[in-house]
Amino acid sequence: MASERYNAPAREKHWRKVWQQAGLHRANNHDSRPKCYVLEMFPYPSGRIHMGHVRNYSMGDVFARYKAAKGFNVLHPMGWDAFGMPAENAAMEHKTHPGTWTLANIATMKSQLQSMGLSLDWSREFATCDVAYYRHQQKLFLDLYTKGLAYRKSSRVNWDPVDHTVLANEQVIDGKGWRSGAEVEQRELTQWFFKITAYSDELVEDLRTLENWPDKVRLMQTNWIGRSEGMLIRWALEKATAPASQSELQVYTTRPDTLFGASFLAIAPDHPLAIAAAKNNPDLAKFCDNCRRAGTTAAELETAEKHGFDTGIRAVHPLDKDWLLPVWVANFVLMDYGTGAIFACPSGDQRDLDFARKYDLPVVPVVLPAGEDAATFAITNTAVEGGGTMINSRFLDGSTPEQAFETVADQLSGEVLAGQPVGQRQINYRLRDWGVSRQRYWGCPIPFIHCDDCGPVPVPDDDLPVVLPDDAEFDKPGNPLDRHPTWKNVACPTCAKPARRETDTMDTFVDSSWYYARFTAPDAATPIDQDAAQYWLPVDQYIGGIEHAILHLLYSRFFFRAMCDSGQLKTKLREPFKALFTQGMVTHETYKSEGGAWLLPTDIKIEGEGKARVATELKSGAPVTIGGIEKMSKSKKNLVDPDDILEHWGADCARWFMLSDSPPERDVIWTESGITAAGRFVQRVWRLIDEVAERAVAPGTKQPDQLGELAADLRKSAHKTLDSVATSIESLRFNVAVAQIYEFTNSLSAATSKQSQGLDWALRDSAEILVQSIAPMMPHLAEECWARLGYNTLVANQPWPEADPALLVDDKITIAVQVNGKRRDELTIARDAAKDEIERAALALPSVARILDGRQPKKVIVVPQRIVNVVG
RNA sequence: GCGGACGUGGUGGAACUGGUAGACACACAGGACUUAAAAUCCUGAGACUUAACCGUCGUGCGGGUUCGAGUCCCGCCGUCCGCACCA
Repeated sequence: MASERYNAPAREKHWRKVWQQAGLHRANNHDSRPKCYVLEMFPYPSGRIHMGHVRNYSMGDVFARYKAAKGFNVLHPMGWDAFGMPAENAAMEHKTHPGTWTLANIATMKSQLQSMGLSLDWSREFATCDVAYYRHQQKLFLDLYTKGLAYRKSSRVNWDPVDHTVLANEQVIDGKGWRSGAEVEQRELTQWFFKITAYSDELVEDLRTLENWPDKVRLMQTNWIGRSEGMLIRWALEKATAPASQSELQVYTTRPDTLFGASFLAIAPDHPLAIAAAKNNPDLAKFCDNCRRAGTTAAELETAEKHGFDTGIRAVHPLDKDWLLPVWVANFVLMDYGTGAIFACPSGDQRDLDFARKYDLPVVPVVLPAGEDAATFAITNTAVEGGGTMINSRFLDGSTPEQAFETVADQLSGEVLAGQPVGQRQINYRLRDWGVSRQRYWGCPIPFIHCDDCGPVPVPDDDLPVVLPDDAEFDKPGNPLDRHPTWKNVACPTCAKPARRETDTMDTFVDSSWYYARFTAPDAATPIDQDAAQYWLPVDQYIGGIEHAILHLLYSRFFFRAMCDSGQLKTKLREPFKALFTQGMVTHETYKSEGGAWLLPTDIKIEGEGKARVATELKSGAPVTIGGIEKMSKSKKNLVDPDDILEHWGADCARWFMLSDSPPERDVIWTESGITAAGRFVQRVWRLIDEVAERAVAPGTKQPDQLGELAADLRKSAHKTLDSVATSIESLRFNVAVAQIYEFTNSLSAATSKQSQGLDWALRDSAEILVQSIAPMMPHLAEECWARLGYNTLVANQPWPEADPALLVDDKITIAVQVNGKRRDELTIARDAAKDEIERAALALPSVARILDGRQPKKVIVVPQRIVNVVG
């Protein structure tokens, strides 16, 4: 008996070499097996992998390996989201080229990932900063431009004063830049945009087809796109009060039913009518100016109090020519949503009500909530935003708001103002076009040349790629491309006059919007190889963090459609990711020194249990405060280095722990005892297999005709495990699969000390099943065990064993027996026993008879194979 | 403010369409082996009551539906997440 401990790190190296030499994980684009494309979100090469990566990639790998065992041709690639700001910042700090920094990080992280034993096809690896990748992205950009899906416009943009770049709305969090954390300013710049709004409706509608996406993500995208159904209504302005150039005001509303509760109109400070009116009104001009200044940061906007200014302009109510309403400029009206103008019904909208109360404007209730009396009902300081019955609304009285909406919409659509319908139904979206220009060096250059005569000219295909210059200087803030004369100044491709290159580069979210497609044929001469894409897409299982629920996933869904519609991708598909899984974070306890500094877990020592746990600094012995459990982060130093874990415990142990206990979508707490337990299990499996290998029959031995009870039970439990582990992995419930394997290991372990007819055969059968069950999760250990069981094949090449259906059902089962709904006893009976037979057996139980105490049961409910409930 | 998710032992968590709550693991306690420790193996354990069996209570709180509720419905409380003047 080999009683040596299993030396995981050493053996793992060996098996990885064997796999690599066997070319085990290379995916073939031409294969008759059904395909399965498994993808985890590719990492940003920040320096070293962290535990979040370990968790993410462990999950994907289990799925990929399992699918391969199930007979699928699996594509499981890896690459690098390699453009972006940190490289440029590092270049500034350390005087290295961003590319040098990035490639060094990639080398480190690749070797780290390789030591995890992931079944990745490294032959398809690429980084988005490779010219071979981004040249195709430039082609895609030009195709989008040709299709009208990429365009330039001047717009007010979010400007990050620290990073000196423009940010998308999605990259502004609480008014601050998502990377720099600096207060974002508003600036007017000409920028490149992708027309994502052309797909607003489709992007929200098709979420319904994404049945294997988390509801949470679909809901977040729905809210982000923000579809609303309403009306455009045109209000005539009273001539005497309006600026000469303005005769009407168009508002967008979702509540035309509340028109009779209208109290005033409000327009944004940037609205053309406001600007026109301000020309002859210095006070108004000053007010608008103040609004703009106050509104420079989104954070201030959120807390800003409502302010207004009566322009003196009067508008005619569309349903009553004699009814004039004042037009106010209000700071809470947004120029870039709807028409930048609203009509206010204070009784039905809290914001309008707040405003009306402040400036003493009329408040007329028009919706009477259920249970209120029309005679006494009054609005105080809470608007009625729910349903009810229309009141004070003339011909709408008595109907529901929904009916009133229809009535008003129909009527206003039929009426005419200056030759146009007064109202029309309109669907609005919160989603805005995606600004992709970034004033940075380390990104994909936008392939355009600006000519004073010809305007922006696309770089001709033959001149692609536009390659980043290597000799840029990073010693000051701002865009190095903009101050690189030899790169920037070129001849216009159309007229040959001196012209300038576009110096903006693309948002890195463009890079990650199509990498999954490039993986299907990473060396193709065109961006996409149609055959490969046809074969592999969509991604069957995509796995990544919830933090990408909106940005990356929405952009990718858009870009996929844009590639289809611009002809680069010929497919009937509309969605790139068939199934999505968002895994939880890795968390850890935090530690603080007396001085308030965060401490690494490796710098402290913990003694005692539970509430008596006391931590001290290793070096000084100084007391340490044990803090809360939080997401692992550099700033709080509650980090565990994957390298340390892999070197000490091995990859299998780390993987197993990451998959145990916590449901994958929830956060997992990294604990010392957790990794220790996983390590214990690794050794236990090895000992157990070793023991079985000593005793069991030779590989390939035929099943004996007769199995003793114990042997038969063990075999049953093995096949049940096989079946349930498969189901758990299919549904990505790895923690459940782990528990099922633990349970089976306990049974197998117990059986080794027993005797039974055919047990030596059953032990081998069960041991092999155990090894194959753990293989997707602990692939190295499984190989070692497979070899120990006498095979010279690779378990990674073995098909997933088919569970024998006959073994999955028991002929005798145990069901609970309740009396008046309380469990009193249990009953073991033939699985197919008839109802009356079960009833008789249940009533015969002493415990049941005792409680009934001679009384006749009123009723007996028998659910075969489940339960008996005696009602007495 | 709006929208959503979640709440189960000391801890992480399990429980298929309502049908034996607490699988599995951690931590803990006792025992075996050992000079001792580590490692390993065995045993115990939701709470209360009891010598033990029995019994009672028990899935955040309060109601309800049902023969039967962790699971379904209504109302609260708490935690977390997303959006945030989107008309």
